[in-house]
Amino acid sequence: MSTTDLPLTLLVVDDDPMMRLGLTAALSQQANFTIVGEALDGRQGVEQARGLNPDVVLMDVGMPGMDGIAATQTIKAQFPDMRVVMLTSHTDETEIIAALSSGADAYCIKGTDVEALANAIRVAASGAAYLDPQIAQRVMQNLTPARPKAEGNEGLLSDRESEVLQLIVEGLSNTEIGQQLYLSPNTVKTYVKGIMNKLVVSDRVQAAVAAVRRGLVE
Amino acid sequence: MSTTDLPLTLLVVDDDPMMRLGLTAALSQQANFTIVGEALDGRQGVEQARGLNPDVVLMDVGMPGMDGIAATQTIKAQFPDMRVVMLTSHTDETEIIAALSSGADAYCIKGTDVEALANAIRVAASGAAYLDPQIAQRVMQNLTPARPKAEGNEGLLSDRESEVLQLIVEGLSNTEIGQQLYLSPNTVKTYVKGIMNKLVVSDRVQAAVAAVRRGLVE
DNA sequence: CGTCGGATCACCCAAACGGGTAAACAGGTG
DNA sequence: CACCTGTTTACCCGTTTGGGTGATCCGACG
Repeated sequence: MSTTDLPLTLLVVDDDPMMRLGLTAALSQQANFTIVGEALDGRQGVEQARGLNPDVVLMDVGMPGMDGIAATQTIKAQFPDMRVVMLTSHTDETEIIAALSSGADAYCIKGTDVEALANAIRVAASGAAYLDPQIAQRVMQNLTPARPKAEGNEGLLSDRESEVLQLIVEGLSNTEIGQQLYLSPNTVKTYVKGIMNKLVVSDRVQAAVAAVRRGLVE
Repeated sequence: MSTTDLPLTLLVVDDDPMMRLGLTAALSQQANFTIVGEALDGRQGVEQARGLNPDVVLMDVGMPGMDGIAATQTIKAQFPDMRVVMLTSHTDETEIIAALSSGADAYCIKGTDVEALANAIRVAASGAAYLDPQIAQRVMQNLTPARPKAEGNEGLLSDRESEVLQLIVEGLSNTEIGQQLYLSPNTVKTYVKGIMNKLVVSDRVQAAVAAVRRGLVE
């Protein structure tokens, strides 16, 4: 029906084997999703997310060990472009808030029909947010205004430097950045030096921290 | 392709004739939506909503007379089951908050592709909430006043590891951390390894970024 | 009482990093 | 035209990092 019906790769993270079975069965059949992996807890989820680089992660909230909230935070911190659809059977408000502010892109109640879930996955994949009908109202009213958006940074770094900084924040090495940007590692090193100079820091860790804190990167 | 592709009746409320034309043309053709009416401002919008009882109202924010926010409040107060998709060209945060807390079910930026809008309409019609990619992140992070320290974080790192992580974020080298904490550099290295394991990252830059993003450090 | 996690240290080694220095070329500005 | 900024590459060299593997000590938990 839509141009959003691209083949999406999914990672299913849930400790319940039944649930995993149901999800994979329903989704791999219901629409052109490809389940590329399954994990039993948050930690495995993060590892597999790194290895498999799925478009969307279906994340259960309640799991032994690292739970879905923590796993989502970790994933979002490392791979901001990866989408996370949170799945739960509870409608507890604090849990919902925690889940969404952990970076989840969608929040679905288990037991709703597969179609709605598929929809949520597609919406999340497009970068938009989806909230299950049962909780949408409550969350919306929980919105609080507003927070300052500090700027004045633009013009500090050149375009190229900003790109490099972004990749530093994502944890890439100079060599990897070079590959990503089709540059020689030497060139990348030059940019890194320039960035550190302009940011008045002395290593890439401080540069990354400054970038995140000052909102220089997404 | 999906069961959400039911024939939906739409009411378009926008003061810009061009915009109305574009919306009706795009939507009536793009999928099985039926535009049952058009209105030029909030007041007309409310009247027509009453008369036509559409499934979904596409509501512009900025309009002369009664604006989209006020109209949405009125509509939602009178017809709680009617869905409202807010349309605007601004990404101003206060406006977004105002729109959503007025009861809108979806918030779209004008200029995004028609497919995304159609998606938003379907999502809204199902009772769920939809937020445009451009604003989803910001709104989500506005959900919590404070305290995302759900159980995933505490207990994850030991006290000592947290101290080391703090200093990593501050940009210290292992040797410097050792001096700060009266530890052998070797010991520090051991902690760093432990931290990276628990955070499921592979270098100190990612550890620092994860720490900042997840609020593990001040 | 054994075992397990935390805290503490050690060594090796390949890879990555950061400082210094240098140079080429494009584009825009005075 | 001379000048400057941004982009691109190169080399050297000492320091740092991170992975692997190991050890000791202690308190807690069963």
